[in-house]
Amino acid sequence: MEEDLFKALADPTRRLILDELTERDGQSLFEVCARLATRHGLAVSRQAVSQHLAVLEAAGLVTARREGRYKFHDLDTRPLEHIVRRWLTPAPPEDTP
Amino acid sequence: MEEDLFKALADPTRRLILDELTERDGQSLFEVCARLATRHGLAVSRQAVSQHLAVLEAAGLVTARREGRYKFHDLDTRPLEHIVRRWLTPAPPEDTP
DNA sequence: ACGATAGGCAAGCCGTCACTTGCCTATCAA
DNA sequence: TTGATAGGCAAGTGACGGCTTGCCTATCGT
Repeated sequence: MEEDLFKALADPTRRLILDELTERDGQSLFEVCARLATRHGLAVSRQAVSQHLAVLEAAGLVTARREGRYKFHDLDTRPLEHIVRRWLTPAPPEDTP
Repeated sequence: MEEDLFKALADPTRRLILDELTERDGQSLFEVCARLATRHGLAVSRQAVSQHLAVLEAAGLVTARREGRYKFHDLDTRPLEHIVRRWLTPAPPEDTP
């Protein structure tokens, strides 16, 4: 699980998606696509973004809720706090698989 | 540069190295190897650890100083604070002062 | 019912990454 | 000086990750 977190953060496009969700929660897949294109000049396909969102979801950084034919994505920054506790505070290290 | 930071954190062995340096700063390459083996049961070759340390150094997470034939590695967690400020600081409304 | 919209699934391609292998330099101890 | 120690460099390999391609299901508007 913690492994998924760092893998998720390793891709620059995924980090931009986190930025977009930080600014506006509850975006759909196409909204994320559009904002990546217009605000960052990224030509990312729908499938690519879909897979990125799946990775972010597996990492616990994004929660998704279905409403009709739409799927809205919300940001959850709580997993990031694990990073802080691991190295930024005088705390015992955690284990990674 | 920020790209290097996330790449460096993406590998579990490198995160363990950070853990070891958190516990004891100024370790040499062979010391890191030994501690990874004895404390985490990892059979990592010297060259592998050497490359990991180079990646951590490129990310700014580790600074190295040469003394004779030894090279000691020190941890620098400051780049990590940069990560946290990106998504964690515009935090959800919390009443705790 | 029909077409359009929103999204999912799976195979394949290609680049990157972690690791090995082999050989090299530099420092210290005898 | 010789041998042992500490580390570096570079090419090659295997696996994984990001992206595409093609086709699929589900929901909504008309």
